[in-house]
Amino acid sequence: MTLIDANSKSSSSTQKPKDGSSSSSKPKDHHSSKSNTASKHREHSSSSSSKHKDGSKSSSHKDSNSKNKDAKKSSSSHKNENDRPNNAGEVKVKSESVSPTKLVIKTEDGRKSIKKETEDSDDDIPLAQRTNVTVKVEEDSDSSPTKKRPHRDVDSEDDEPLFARAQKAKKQKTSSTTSVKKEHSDKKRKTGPDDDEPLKKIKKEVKPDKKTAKKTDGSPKKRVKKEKVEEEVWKWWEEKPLPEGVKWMSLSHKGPVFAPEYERLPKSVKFYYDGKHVQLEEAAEEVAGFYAKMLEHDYTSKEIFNKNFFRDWRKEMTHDEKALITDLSKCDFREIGAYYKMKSEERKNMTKAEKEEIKKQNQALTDEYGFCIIDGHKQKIGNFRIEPPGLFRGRGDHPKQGMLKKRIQPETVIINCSKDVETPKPPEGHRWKQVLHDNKVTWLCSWTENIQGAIKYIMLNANSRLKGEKDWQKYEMARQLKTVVEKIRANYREDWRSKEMRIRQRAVAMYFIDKLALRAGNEKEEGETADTVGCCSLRVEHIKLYPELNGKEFVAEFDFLGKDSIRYLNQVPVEKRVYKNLQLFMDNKSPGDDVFDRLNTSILNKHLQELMEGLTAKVFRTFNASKTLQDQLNELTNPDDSVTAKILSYNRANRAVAVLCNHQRAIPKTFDKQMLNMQEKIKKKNDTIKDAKKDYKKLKGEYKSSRDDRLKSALERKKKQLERLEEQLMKLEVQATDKEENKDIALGTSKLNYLDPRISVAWCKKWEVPLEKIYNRTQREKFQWAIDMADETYEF
DNA sequence: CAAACGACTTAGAACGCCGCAT
DNA sequence: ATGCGGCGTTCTAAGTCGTTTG
Repeated sequence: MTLIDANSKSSSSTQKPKDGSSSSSKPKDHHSSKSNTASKHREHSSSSSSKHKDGSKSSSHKDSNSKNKDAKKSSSSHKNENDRPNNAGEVKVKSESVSPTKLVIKTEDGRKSIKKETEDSDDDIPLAQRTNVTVKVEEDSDSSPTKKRPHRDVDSEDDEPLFARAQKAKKQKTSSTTSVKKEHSDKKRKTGPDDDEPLKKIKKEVKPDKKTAKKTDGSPKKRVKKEKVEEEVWKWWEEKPLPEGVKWMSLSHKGPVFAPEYERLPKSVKFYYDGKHVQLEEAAEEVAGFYAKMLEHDYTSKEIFNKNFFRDWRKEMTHDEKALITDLSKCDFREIGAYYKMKSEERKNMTKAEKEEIKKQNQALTDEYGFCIIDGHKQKIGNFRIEPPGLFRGRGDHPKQGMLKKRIQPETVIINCSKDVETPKPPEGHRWKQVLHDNKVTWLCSWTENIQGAIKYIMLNANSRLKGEKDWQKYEMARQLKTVVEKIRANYREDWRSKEMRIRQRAVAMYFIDKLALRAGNEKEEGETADTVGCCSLRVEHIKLYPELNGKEFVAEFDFLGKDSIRYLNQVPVEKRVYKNLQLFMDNKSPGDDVFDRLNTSILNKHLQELMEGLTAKVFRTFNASKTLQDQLNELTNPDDSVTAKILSYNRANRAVAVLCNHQRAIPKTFDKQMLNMQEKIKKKNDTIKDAKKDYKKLKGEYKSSRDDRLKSALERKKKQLERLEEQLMKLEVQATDKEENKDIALGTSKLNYLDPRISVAWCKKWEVPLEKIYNRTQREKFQWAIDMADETYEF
């Protein structure tokens, strides 16, 4: 009755096998020939990783790091006038409306921010605050005397939005180019104000209650719901920025929600060891349960997983248990596994009412713990539940997979909130590890996880100001790169010929990061994580050089595991200089050696920083992704197309980006079947159309001879029907194409993290495609700032 | 300096729900 | 009513990058 069967599940690993039969529209430049195969990767390398980071790299310069750190952070350009909310130049009353709060300042930073505050000097209420007064003001307008430097109270600060202000700050530090830009924005500010209807509000979309929408006879209850409607949205993007480094002025929340306590198994559910029933004590039983729940998962067929699990499980056992249970393969978890399966079935089969009840309770929990009040605004928290205990599911060949992820106790949780606010209460009989009032960070709670010793956080949802502002800033940085990228390219091309090895390596790495959108590639601690690499950490074994391949000269083939152990496989024709350099870098090295032995991400980013303030490796990914989308949209969108066809074009453009960034997904298991089904449907539709056509002709003939009015209307109806059918057919065909092209590519990640949403918003407006076809509700919430500020003329 | 730490973004998988075809 | 596929949501691992520490 052994359970542990190391062979039962064959293969299947994290990375998606993939066949490169690539799809249509690819961006010309990138990835002309990417194709992934299902072969086992990385069988080599195991022993060879003798990293030779030789001493030479240490000698490199480090000169300029003590630069103007002040300037660097928040600054970002804002040259495009269209996208900037225009709310300046109005007379404003000093705001009392936003909660005056206490600022907790670490001394030197505090000086910094205060200084900044006093530099600026018009004294304005941000538009958004006024428009929003209704929402929060009353409860927050406490005029309580503030003890410590509440920034809202500080006179000064103009109300330029984030980027304009950053620009200004930059300008004050001079540099002619920026001052030009500044004039720009000033002009805009002076000319613009009247056309900006100041009280315009964004209505929050109310969660569409599908049932209500459909059923005409909505129950009274539902109607009430429907009428409630329209909350206002905080237009934080029109607000003045906080002092540099300050993330909030006031923050209050209820703390995290802990995982439910463990419930013992019923006595009837038994665990067997070596065929004999063994009653486990609570601790060991719980951990056994974690494993039992995963019996059908691939993980349990992996040796490392089992080894790690068993080691950690034994740590939870009593003395006796430990003495008895010494061999995992003699453990029989099946009853436990079946029990949990049954439980989840039970949950699925609950009645409507029961489900409703659970939902209600869940909602109540979310209402209470799912939000915080930050600077007077209620904002959603992203993850307010503390991660429950379980077995660690590392990806790829993770050396720690299967280890026990321990239950988090309040005693290990740090709370962060403002001082003047009620501290969240720890669960009965417990206390927090610490309560912090650090407004230089964005997190509400944190704890240290036991597998890697990493810190985990509770932070805000993507639609929050804190996240949105950063996101906006990210895209502005990418746009700024756009303005200098040609210079940078010329620069690194020049450096390919440098006498210094480290410069040449840096230049080649930059070329890859730029052309292939590779990640930076930090070093990782060996044995702590799966063996994956990025640009700077590429090893000789990851690159193959072909003087000629498939009719192309100087081809470099990349084959490595990147983030999440997703395989990157690409054959790229590269410039001769790059090729020669690569040969040189790889010469006389073993497979496990670093290609770029004189380079790491820190050196690289320092260099990038010198080329453009704020530039880092990842900016190239954002830039190239957004640029690709913009270019592809321009190229693929056909003005005469129907909305459906336009959306297909959009998806193709999106797909080009996903390919560039190597965003993969597992091909759905039932993909082939589904595809067949679709073909079937299309065939049927075609048949119906044929029939309809026949009918139509017949009718036409009859009408011509008889001139009967009744026939005439029948004829018209037939015609309409035919048109409908053809449209349906087209839709089906579009769907099928889309599906096929999309089978192994994940669009979501790029859409969410790499594509400047203003591009999509502008595109939708320009071509009158409903935005809902591109962004679902959550995405629209996340990109509210972009939706509000971009018009159809926006260009990345 | 380099290693460790901390905070934050990016990532695919898992989960859960809902509507549709059968 | 049932099962299934698609989709949105949640989850948390795995990156990046700056700062701190030794």
